[in-house]
Amino acid sequence: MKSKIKNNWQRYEMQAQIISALAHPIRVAIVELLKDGEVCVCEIAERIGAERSNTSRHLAVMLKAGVLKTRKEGLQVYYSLRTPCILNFLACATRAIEQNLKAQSKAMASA
Amino acid sequence: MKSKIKNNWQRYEMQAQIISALAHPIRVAIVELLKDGEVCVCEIAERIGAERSNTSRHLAVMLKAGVLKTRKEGLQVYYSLRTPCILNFLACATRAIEQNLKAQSKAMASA
DNA sequence: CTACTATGTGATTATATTATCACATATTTG
DNA sequence: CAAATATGTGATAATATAATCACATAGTAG
Repeated sequence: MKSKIKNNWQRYEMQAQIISALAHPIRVAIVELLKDGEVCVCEIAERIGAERSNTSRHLAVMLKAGVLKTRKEGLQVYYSLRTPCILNFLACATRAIEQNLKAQSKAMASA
Repeated sequence: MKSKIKNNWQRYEMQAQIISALAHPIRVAIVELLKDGEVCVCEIAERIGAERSNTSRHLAVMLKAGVLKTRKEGLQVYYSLRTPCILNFLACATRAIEQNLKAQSKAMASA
């Protein structure tokens, strides 16, 4: 086997696509909003405080990546998480943030 | 409390920044490369198959986000993971990919 | 059918990210 | 000091992403 990286390149691209689908504050907020179950677009937009068309686009990004799934009911479309472990993304990010803040305050103290 | 989202907006931004730091196939590959411990820049570049300057930039993105840390030794700089849970990002992304592929093949079968 | 509402999308513009080249910096070695 | 090597960075151009507006579509209700 010449290069493990080359062999796995397609997987890295797919992983990056999924991660990219979460790489926006609005999308992080949406995922957290959906942690307890499905919510329709108009309610997501309202609770996020974003325009509906913009909300719709962000949802489309995550839907396309496979992060979310939808259920139609009448006029409304309900979005929900498709893979529960996605919430771990956010938890880990929070842990990293805490470490950053701790390191920052330590740097401040020694300055 | 008027809006939970507004109160947490700064956190969403920080989380998105950390997630963004992993949202690139080269950076995914680097994180996986570092899962067993520190590696110097030139070896990362070689094993990834990317230019050194480009590798250096990608490392800088993750370093700035707090995802990686560095240790200098002589001419070389060794990079390593700063938060172990980051590997879960990749594992979860892989799980999502598997689900996507499964759904795709099911769609193919019914076509 | 008409009016209404929720959702999605094309076009556009603004902004951010990425790769590359040339070069700067820093450290080791002779 | 000079040469060699590892790393990092400014400038640039190519590309991708995001927000907004106007409008299209689809389902519901009267």
